[in-house]
Parts: sequence; structure tokens; C-alpha cells
Amino acid sequence: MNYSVSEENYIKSIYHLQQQTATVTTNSLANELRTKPASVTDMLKKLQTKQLVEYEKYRGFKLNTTGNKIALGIVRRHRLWEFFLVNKLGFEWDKVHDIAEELEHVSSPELIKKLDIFLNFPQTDPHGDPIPDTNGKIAVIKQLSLAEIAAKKNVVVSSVSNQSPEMLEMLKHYHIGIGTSLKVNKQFAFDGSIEIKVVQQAPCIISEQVAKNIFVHHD
Amino acid sequence: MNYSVSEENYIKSIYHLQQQTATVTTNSLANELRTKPASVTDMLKKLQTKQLVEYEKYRGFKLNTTGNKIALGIVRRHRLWEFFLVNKLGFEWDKVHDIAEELEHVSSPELIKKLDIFLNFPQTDPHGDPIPDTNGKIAVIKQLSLAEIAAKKNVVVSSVSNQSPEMLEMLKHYHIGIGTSLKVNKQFAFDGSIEIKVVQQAPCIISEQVAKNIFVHHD
DNA sequence: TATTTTTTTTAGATTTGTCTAAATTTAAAT
DNA sequence: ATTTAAATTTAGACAAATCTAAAAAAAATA
Repeated sequence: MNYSVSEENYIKSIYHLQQQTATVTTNSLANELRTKPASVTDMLKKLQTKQLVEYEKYRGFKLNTTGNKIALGIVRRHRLWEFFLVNKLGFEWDKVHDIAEELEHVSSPELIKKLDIFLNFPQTDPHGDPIPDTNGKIAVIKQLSLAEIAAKKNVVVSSVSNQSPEMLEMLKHYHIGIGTSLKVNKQFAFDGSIEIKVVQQAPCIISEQVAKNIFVHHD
Repeated sequence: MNYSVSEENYIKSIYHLQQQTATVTTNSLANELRTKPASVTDMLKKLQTKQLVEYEKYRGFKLNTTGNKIALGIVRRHRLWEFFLVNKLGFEWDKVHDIAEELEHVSSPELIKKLDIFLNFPQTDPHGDPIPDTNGKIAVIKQLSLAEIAAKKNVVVSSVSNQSPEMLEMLKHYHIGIGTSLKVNKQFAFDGSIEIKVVQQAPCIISEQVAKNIFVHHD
């Protein structure tokens, strides 16, 4: 089965929202896709007749097994292209999302297969997110946000959950990227902000909101 | 200005048809795009209001200067992607057209710029067709078809005008690709067929129709 | 030149994806 | 338990791109 660009975008967004809440609401999806709730309802009926979602009127919806597999295929294409854009074309990691958003809809399994080989089977995209394999298997990475790391621990940034241009710009300012080593110096109970020390940089303070979006693993 | 995939396909097809006849007809364009004449008329009105074509009812049409520039941009993207698919991903040259057809519509000037650098500024695509530069300048290559080459001359295949899968399959069977060296042994006046000798291959005979679609330059 | 054939255009319908405004259902608050 | 507020769905409209069938124009033929 082949899906339209629009259908694929809906499927992918439902997938992403499901990472946080098992069942997705009309409003949240409309917000994610920058469209109107009425449009979401329309498309959801379509996805239901195509047997990709479980949907009950007024009750929210979620991808079924088939829908999930398709979503993972789209995510795979997106992340492989992001890897390509950064590691082959030399884009900065905060500039590739929109382009990958277009490339991911190019529908040739042969293309993705050969791209994967060319890139030498990368496991994560430039934001540190795992790339699903051909069968839709995706590595589950134990996500520890900077906000929940004990002080004085050395950690390495593994991914960033909020990938808005604003967030990515801020990270660049702090000299934080995937693979960056840093240490939590101190936590401030008052507002949850923390002082961190990035290697070769002066210590700086980041808000709790930012810290919650930066995921790390122990060096 | 940004154009829809459909608009771009029409523009590109008009461009290609103009290579043979200065002014294009509704029927020929419908045939090229595998659509109906009525649809062509509809789209042409649209392209006219967008000031990309000169169009007079019942009289045919052609791209104006702006339209031509846009067409060359699309051709540039298409051919750069074809080069990428063959020379980086390892596709065979007769398998890349459809995929490049999709990739060419990804609309990021920055992407094409970086792709061009990555590919090291290729001058021709895998079929030997010249790649327009950023300003829409395209090399005009003196096209000599195999049908008009004198016997016993050594030549190198530079491009192939008919790129249908059938043609490309046949070329592969003859071991003919871009850059292949060969010699015309003999011409048969009866039907215009010719005997050729491809290096490291046994001599073989090709029809006039095939010969006319293979373009060469003297080694 | 008159007639037939071909090509092109128009008119009206269809599909996909979207929207606004109104109606309905669910959730929250008094 | 009502009432109010919020979320969701329906109804109806619209734009883009396509189609079929019919009308109009141009080209070919007798």
C-alpha cells in the first residue's frame, strides 16, 4: 500500500505523540500538524477505513500494529536522510529537519536500502535518536534527562527531545551537541535550574525546562 | 515563487518537448505527461496567469524566459540526483530516472548547493546529458548520432536520447553505456542498420532506430 | 470550397485535503 | 446535579488537479 504525503505526515505525528501519551487527542494532533481539529477528524476517518488506527469518536485514537510499522518506516527514512545531510553534505544538525521532512516521502524502498548501505548502517540520527531497522525494530534507549542527573556525574549528551529551531539555536549557544561531554555542577532547588560544565567551556546555568529536554547517558 | 509538484512536472515536460519543436501542442504534452488534453489546457491557463508560458488558444505554447529558467532549475536538480544515485549509491544508470523524478521536487536551494559540492560539481548526468549551472546555463553539446558516423571511426558514447526502460535495457544488453568506446564497422544501405564493435565485445548489429538515439563524440 | 477528421477547449463532475461555523459530546466547575 | 466551558464532530464550502463528454476551432481531404 502507498500513502499520500499528507497521510504519512499524520501517521508520523501520531507516532511521535504516542511516545508521550499512549492515546492521542484531536487537539494535540491538530496542534502538532499546525492544522485545524476538523481536518484531523476528517483524516482520522480515512486512516480508520484504511485500518491504520484504532479510533473511537470523542475518545482519542492510536496507531494499530500496521500503523505503527508504517510510522517506523517513515521515521527510518527521515533519520537516514538527516544523517546523510549532516555527515555527507555538511549541514549543521539544527538545519536538517525541514529538508528531511520532504525527503522522507520519496517512496523507493530500493533507495533507502542503498542509502543505508552508503551511510554504513548508522544507528542514530544527528540528534541522537535511534534509527529503526528495516523490520521496524527500534532501539529503546534509557532516557535520563539532565534534570534528573545527580550532581558531579560526568555524562554524554545522547539526544534532544525538543527539536524546535529555538531550542537548537540555544543548544548551539551553549556548545551542546550529541556526544558533548559535560558535568552537572549544582542544582538549584528554587527553580530547578542547574549549573553545568561543558568540557572546554566556562560553567553556565540552564533552566529546568531546557534540562528536561536534554537526554544523556553516563560517559 | 514556489511551484507545486504538478506545475513543475508540466514546466519540465514543456522544456523537454521544446528541445525538438520550438512550440508545443496540447496533445503532445498530454501524451508526455500521460494525462488528458483537457487537463493540459487547464494547467496551461494557470501557467499563463503565473506568467511562465506564452500561450495562445489553439496555437500551442512555449516557455517564456522566466519559465525556461525554472525548467532549467528542475533539470539541474534532476540530473544532480541522478548523478548521486549512480555514483554514490551504486544504482545502475537505467534505474534512476523515476527516483530522481521524485527527488527533484524537494525544494531547498541550500540542499542542491551542498549536493553539488558533495558530488564535486559534475558536468553531466549518468546518461551523458549536461547539468545546467546555478544560473540556468547549460552546455550545448554537438550531438552526432551513431547513424551519421562514418565507418571505421572510433567514437565514445556521450548520451542517449531515448531513455525508456526498453531502450536502456537494450543498451545494457549491447554493453553500451556513457563513455563506452566503439567503432562503426559497416553500414547497411538496405535498412540503415549498422555493425558496431564495442571494445572487448564481439561485433554486433543495431537497427537504424537505435543508432539514431545514441549520441557520440570522436574519442 | 465544402466536408470530414483531428485537435483543442469548455462545461460540469470528482477526489483529496483543507477550512469555518454550528452542533454535539465530554469534562470541569459551581 | 446543573451549569458552564472545552474538546470534538458534522455540515457545508473551497481550491487544486484531474476526468468525461460535448462544443468549438483548425487542419486535412475530397
